[in-house]
Order: sequence, then C-alpha cells, then structure tokens
Amino acid sequence: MSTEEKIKEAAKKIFIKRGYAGARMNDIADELGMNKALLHYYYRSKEKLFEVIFFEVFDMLLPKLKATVTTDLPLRKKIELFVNTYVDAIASNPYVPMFILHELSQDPDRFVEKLKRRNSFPEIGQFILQVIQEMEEKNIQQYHPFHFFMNMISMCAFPFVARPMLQAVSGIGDEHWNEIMAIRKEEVTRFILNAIRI
Amino acid sequence: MSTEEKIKEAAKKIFIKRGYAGARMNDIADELGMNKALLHYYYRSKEKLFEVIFFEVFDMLLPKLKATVTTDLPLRKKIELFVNTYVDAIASNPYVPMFILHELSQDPDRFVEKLKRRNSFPEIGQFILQVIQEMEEKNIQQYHPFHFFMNMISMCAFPFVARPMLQAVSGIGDEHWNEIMAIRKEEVTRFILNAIRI
DNA sequence: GTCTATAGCTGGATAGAC
DNA sequence: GTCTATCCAGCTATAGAC
Repeated sequence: MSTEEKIKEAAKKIFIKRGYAGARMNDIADELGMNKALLHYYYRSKEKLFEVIFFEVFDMLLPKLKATVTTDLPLRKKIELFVNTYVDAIASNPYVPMFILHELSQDPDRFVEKLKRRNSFPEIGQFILQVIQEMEEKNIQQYHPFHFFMNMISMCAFPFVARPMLQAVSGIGDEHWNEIMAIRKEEVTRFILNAIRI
Repeated sequence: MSTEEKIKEAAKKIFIKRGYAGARMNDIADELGMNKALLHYYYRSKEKLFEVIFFEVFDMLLPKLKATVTTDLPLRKKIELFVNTYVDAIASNPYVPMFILHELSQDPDRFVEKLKRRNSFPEIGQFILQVIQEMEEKNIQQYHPFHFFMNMISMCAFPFVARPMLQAVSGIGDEHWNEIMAIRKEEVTRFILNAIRI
C-alpha cells in the first residue's frame, strides 16, 4: 500500500471516530508513526483530506442503493434486496453511518450540496409510487408511503449508529453482538413483509 | 430567565448544532450578545458547561422511557405507550438524538460511564422477557427479541437523526415534514402491531 | 455581575534540511 | 519523499477595571 493510501486509511479511521472537528492531524500521523508534515505533502490541507474520504465513503454506498431502488422487481423482492444490500454494505463498513451523521449535523446544507454534485443520489420517487400502487390494489396494508420508507431505512441503519448505546442498555458483549447482527437482514425483511401483509 | 439559565440554553443550542469539539465558547457568547468571560464566570470551563447540559438532556428523556418499559401493561399496550412516549419526547426536542450520537461517537466508554452513574438507565430485561413469553404462547410472530426491540427503537429515533438527509433524498420541505411527523406515532405503532400479529 | 484585554496553549500549515 | 523546526491563527481561560 502506498503512503498516500495508508494516510487515507488512517485518516478515515480518525475522522470517523472523532468527526471532522474532533480529529487532529497529529492523531492521524501518530496512527501511522509518521509526521504530520507528510499529510500536508500528500493532501495539502485537513479539509482536502477529509473531502477525499467523504466522497470515497459515499461512492461505495450510494450507487448500490440507487441500483436496488430503481430495479424492476416486484415490491416484496425489492424490499428484500434493499434490506440485504443496505445491511451488508453497512455491516462491512459499520462506521459509515456514524461518519455520515457526524458531518451531516455540522452543516446540513453544505453536506447535502456536496452529495448532490455526485449524481449517485438515490431516486426514491419510483419506489414510493410502486408502494402506492400496491396499496391501491389492496395487495398490502395501507401506510403513509414515506413513513413506510423511513421505517425501512431506520431499521437498516440505526443499529449501527447506536451500537454502543444499545450494547450498554442491553448488556450484550461484542462477540454476541456480531452473532446477532449476522441474522439482522433476515429478521428485518421478515418484519417488514409481515407488517405489510393483508 | 436568569443569566445562568440563558447561558445554558444558548450553550445547548450550540453544542447540539456543532458537537462538543466543534462548539466555540465565542459562538455561545455571541448567541447571547454577551462576553465569553461570563460563561467562565458561571460555569468555570467548557467541559463543565457541557456536562450540565448533557445530564439535563438525559434527565429529561431517560426516566420517562424507563417508566414505560417497566409498567405493568399487556405487551401491545406497552408497545403503543413506548412509541408514543419516545416519539413525543423527541419530537419536542428533536435535536436530542443528534446530540446524543455526537457525543456517543467521541468516546463511547466515557459516555456510557457517565450515563450509568445516573440510575435512570432503562432496564429492558423485563420487556424482553415479556416479548419472549408472548412468543412462546404463540400470541405473536416469532422474532429474535433483541431485533424486535431494536426495530422499535430504530423507527422512533432514526428519522429525527437523519432528518436533513431524508428531506434531501425525498425533496420534502419543512412544513410538509412537520405534518408528516405529526402522524408518525400512529404509523409506527400500527406497523409494529401488524408485524407481530399471527 | 459584566466587560476589556491578554496570557497561554493547541493544532493546522509551511520552510528548509536531508 | 520524509523529517525537524517553527510560524501563526484561533481558542480556552484568567486578570483586573468598572
């Protein structure tokens, strides 16, 4: 791995742990046993380094989600695919939601602005329409379509965000936590499908 | 409202918006048209000021939740009460989850440690047992009880955390968002009860 | 109690040797 | 490319006048 790569990985770790404001260039350098002057040599400034990571994280996640939401599957299959994709993607990068929320809270407008410049922004309109149609045809329970969508997203993402607190409240240790999360996809999918069945 | 109170309220606003690391004592002072020396006069240090707010936020939320989880109601009623209480509590302080997550991510252990010193920590063991019993008696669908609990929490809390992103993805404006959130309690309760019905 | 002024430190950024 | 040394802005915190 090149020095440039190594810096990026270490920076990702620190930014995710502490957020942009809390992260120190020194911490990143220490993480690598390097000097912070090197970070500036490769990435010019803290802000620039952060942006590189920011977009990398999103380019890993958003295109996948966009693809699942816009495929041409029947609703139930699409829900299953969405949950599987989302939970898998986050489970293999469990720090991502926290990272996103961290920066989202600092300056929501700037954050959303950055995102929109990528055109990988998931387009949920079509999915919502599909839900509405199934409801009109009485194939599934009636819900407010947006709440239904929020329920899906919430159950996929929140456990990863709130993990430390959930573990504290429940007393579940790390090993046990991983075992439990391994079956989350199936549990959530089944939960949703049961909730919409007539 | 006393100066001390005013400082606390302004500080809460800033800490929530920017997190501990991102908040500036100057921002808090400016918010009030005061001088930052005053903040130190009343609260000694940034850290002390933060702690006061931290515990105030939790003392507003946790005891309520603890109460709902440990009441002696049948499961379905308890679920309804839990969702109503949680969503109401957060809706009237929509910044709270973000605030919590912010600080949770900085140093999870210290965070949980602080919390445990209060004895208002919700005890979910009894609730989980109740869920298990209903499942064994085949009164409700079979789920992993912890996933079921996570689903409840997730749907209550996440929309408030991710609001800016959800609005961006969906294109929903502020007025419309408020309308939608006004019915969330009912939507979530119905969703859960439908998911567990046999 | 409230203000101005300033001390003292932290952390991002750069210069310059190697 | 990598390191050491150092600059300088921005921040917390305090001293001291009123």
